[in-house]
Amino acid sequence: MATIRDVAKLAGVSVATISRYLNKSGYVNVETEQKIKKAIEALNYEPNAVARGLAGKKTNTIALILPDISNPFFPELARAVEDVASMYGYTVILCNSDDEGVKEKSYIEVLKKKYIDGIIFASNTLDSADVEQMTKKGIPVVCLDRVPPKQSCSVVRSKNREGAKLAVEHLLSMGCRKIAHIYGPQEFITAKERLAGYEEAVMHLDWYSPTFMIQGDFRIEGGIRATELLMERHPDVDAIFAGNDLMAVGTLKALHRMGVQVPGQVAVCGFDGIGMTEITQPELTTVAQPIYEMGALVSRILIKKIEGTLEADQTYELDVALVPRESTLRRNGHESS
Amino acid sequence: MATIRDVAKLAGVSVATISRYLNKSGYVNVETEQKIKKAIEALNYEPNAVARGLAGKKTNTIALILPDISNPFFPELARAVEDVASMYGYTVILCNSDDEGVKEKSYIEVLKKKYIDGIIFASNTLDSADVEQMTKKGIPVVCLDRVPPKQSCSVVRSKNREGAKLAVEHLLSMGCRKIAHIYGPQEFITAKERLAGYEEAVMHLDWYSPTFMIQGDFRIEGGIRATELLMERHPDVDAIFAGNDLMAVGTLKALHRMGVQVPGQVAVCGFDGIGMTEITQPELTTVAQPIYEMGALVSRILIKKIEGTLEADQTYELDVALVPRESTLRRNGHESS
DNA sequence: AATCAATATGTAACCGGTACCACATGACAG
DNA sequence: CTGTCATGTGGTACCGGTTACATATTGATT
Repeated sequence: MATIRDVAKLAGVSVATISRYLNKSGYVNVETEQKIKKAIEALNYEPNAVARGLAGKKTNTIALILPDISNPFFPELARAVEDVASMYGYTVILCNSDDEGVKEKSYIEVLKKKYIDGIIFASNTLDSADVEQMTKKGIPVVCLDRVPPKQSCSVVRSKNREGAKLAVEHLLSMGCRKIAHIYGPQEFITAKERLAGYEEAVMHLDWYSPTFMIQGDFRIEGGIRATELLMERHPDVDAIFAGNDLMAVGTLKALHRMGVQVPGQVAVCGFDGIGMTEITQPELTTVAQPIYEMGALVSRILIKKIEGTLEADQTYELDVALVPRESTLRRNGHESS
Repeated sequence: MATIRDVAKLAGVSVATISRYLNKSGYVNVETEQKIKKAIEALNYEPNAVARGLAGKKTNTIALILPDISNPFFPELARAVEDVASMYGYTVILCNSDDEGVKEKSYIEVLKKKYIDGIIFASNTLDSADVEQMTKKGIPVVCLDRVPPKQSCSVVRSKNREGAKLAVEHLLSMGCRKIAHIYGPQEFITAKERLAGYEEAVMHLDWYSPTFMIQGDFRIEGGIRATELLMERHPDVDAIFAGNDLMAVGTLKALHRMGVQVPGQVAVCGFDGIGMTEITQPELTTVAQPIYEMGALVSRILIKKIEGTLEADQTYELDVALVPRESTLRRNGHESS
């Protein structure tokens, strides 16, 4: 591989001039420019990114730290992040944290040593002190689904509370009268907010009782178990709103095993809008987050932050949308109202 | 951040000694070692990975080039690759090629400039000349699902042909007598081999006809369309073997829309063993590839190759396993025989 | 006593860029 | 005629490591 000095020699100028030409920093005469162009062509020269990284402390690399890429929520997000990143000339390092603080921290150590330009956190263990420390050390950070922090860190999230209300309203409008909720682990702010939204929407209704709320684990298995427990406790429910799609899939499975008709006897609604919801039988009604958009946005914000064109850190709350499908389609409902 | 020279100064030795100590290359006296340890501790020194990369042309970074991380086959693979990589101290760069040669090539250019240590290809457009060129330039490459090449490149694949036969045999043993096959795009060697395996397994049967083979696109939509066409052409089929799970899901959807019972009237079998197969209704019988193991293996091979401990390039053909589920469960079948 | 290998450490070039600073030239204002 | 500014270019220190080579000490071998 040719180096900048080879090019300089061949073009008959100094390395400084080549560097100026490459980075469009400083003056370069048009004729000189031509000579340089030719030399670069002739030598098939490509600037070395590592050397650039060392000299400039900028590597055009960002990291995406998420709990687990095999969780169906994240591939689409990762895809969006990578699409935007590559559009802006950045490369993406993928890190699976399993939501374990230790792993996160150790990734951060490695990434710092690699002069990573910035980090996207879609993982949940980091607290705001950690984040602040990062930004203080000059590493831009943007977070997903986190509570809006005071300090320097943008956050992208979606309207979980509103989404939950949307779900409840939809179920009510479909004629459901006893709507249960399977909530996710309360360490996750998303789970907390969805639960809050549910409670807010149902607490004034006459049938309301805390026993309609039951804990799940945001996974299929947890959805199954929670549904079993729930149906035992409340054989009278006619709708289940699960805190995420995976648990809703579990609910569907459990109800099917019990011989309960969906949506005939019990309507089911999920949350997230992952692809799986379109392949269940019946297809799953869900409160869809704009997953791709979230990834694209978070990634654009990070890059802006890296390049210093971000005015101020902000929290972006994206709209969610109810996607009505078979699993809540009840003839006795009336979608108006 | 402290540098190696700071440490050297504080420990009262030269940078060379520090470097030797850090890399366990060359001699370092035990007492000196202690002094260095203390100095490193005191300064909270961490070697700079970029500088190391520049000096040693080794970055402890590998790239994973795949068509699309949001295709359900790849997240598990990516997870495995990242798990193994991080276990060995490597970091993974994720690249989505969309199976477009141009994107692949442009990623490769970027990655070379970044002194990436090696590449895993799970994408399909690169031909063996490209691969050879890579290895010639000193970049280790390992491929997934590719035809075994003569030259220096290990390949991990699974027994597609055998898997297809397994599927057909299973369907026959379940009492099916007219088994159709929806095959994937023939640019993909996997699709080709599965088709070949199917043909081999059924061509001697009396009902055999090429009209039982129909093209899909390896996606849900293609599975739906192919199934519609097929059922119109052959209302008499009692089993459909789809070339991958996504198409099988499409088949399930299409049959459900037509009111065809699965497995009662038509049994359905997929290929790949992605998570989705467990959440369809009925659950999908599939020929499962050991996806995680493939990722782990390919990643281990690459790292061995990078570290020079790989004896010779090889092709690894992994076993597939038929996972019988509801979608092929026919009472009139006899799983023995 | 001379020779040699093993141990231990330092010097400095090198990896391939960036960027600060100095310097040169020509035009134009005062 | 001098000062200033825009344009254009080169020299070189620096980023933070690695490593080839030189040098020194020590103990064992012959």
